[in-house]
Amino acid sequence: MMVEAPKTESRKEQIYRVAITLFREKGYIASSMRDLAKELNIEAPSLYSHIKSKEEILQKVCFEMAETFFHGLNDIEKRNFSAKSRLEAAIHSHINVICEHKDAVAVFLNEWRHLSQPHYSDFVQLRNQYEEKFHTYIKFGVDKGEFRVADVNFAVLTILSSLNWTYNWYKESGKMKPEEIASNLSEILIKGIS
Amino acid sequence: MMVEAPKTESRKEQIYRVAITLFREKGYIASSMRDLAKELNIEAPSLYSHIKSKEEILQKVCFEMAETFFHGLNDIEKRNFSAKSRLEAAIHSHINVICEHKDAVAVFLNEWRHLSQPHYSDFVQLRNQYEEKFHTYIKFGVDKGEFRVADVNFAVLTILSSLNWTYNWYKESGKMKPEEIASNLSEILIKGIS
DNA sequence: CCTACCGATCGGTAGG
DNA sequence: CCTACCGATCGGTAGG
Repeated sequence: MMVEAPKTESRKEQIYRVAITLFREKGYIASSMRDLAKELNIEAPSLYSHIKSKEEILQKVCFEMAETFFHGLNDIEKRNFSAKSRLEAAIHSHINVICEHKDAVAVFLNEWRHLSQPHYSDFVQLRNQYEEKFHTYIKFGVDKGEFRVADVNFAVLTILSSLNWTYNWYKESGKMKPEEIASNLSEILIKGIS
Repeated sequence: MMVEAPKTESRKEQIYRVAITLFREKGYIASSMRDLAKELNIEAPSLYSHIKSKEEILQKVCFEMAETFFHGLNDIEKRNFSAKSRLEAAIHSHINVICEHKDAVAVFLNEWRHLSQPHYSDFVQLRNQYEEKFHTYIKFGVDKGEFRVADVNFAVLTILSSLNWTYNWYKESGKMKPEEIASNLSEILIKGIS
């Protein structure tokens, strides 16, 4: 597994970083604490002097990523954009978060269902709130006459699903940078391919 | 778990049907053969007189769904459509498969990575071939001047990701039928939301 | 279709 | 950070 190691990194941070790459590759359930320990060249029980449980790692990833996605939208809502510019800015923010945290986003998107209660319900609520933000952006444009959609909810799901797929193929080393990805997505979703 | 049972159904078919709903709800790895047996009111070892292994179920689901998706495109390629009509027909076919096989599609989309070799590689190959079909539809439209896209591959990924998300929220009992879903998706992807 | 059971592996603790 | 170990659970087999 290829994981670059920052210079000053606590053992705890190292555990989280390696766990994220492991969960992304094998899935949360299929990743064992012994797998994780092996990657770190320690024994499994030693992990527990740094973390409380396997699920604690998943919780941290899911909720920190949720916060990061929300944070990206903060500035946008303060400004007086056109509906189109506002949506474009939101798309750029969303894509930047995905590209900067590829593996964590993969875990965030695919493994949240393994959270136990009440974390599961808390997470679903956050996710719905994030979708609602995009809902208001689209609704704003529809009310202003900038957008035309058959169903606002439907448009939101279509937009977010195509944005979220980016984590699957984005490569830091690839020729397409986050800016260009976001621009291309905005173009297709706003103007269409025709 | 709510699963309607067809009148004439072999034990084997029943096992597959219930397994699909189980894998969809809990994930393949987190679903145990004891869970599956319990749903069927038998003991776990009894399953093995009908199936060879847990993975055999996953393999059947993944490859049969792949075949179903391909089959839907067969008619389309024989006709002399405009690029736009051809893409619309492909979208309708894809959405129909998703809506008719919701749970199996969920397993197909999310659990294929747990296939062992050589099935894993075979599956990835099929998936790439299916993407290539959409690639030719888009390329056809670009060459004819019907479509304008910055990057054909990129457009294909955007389209398929938004189509595939449908399995997550579609309900047979909902007001939006497959036909309407496909039409709305076509509209957004071809004309955009503006 | 069952009971009885296999070796392997799981997340995690005790105690140092 | 380790060794030693826990009870629970895993997919699957033997034998009927």
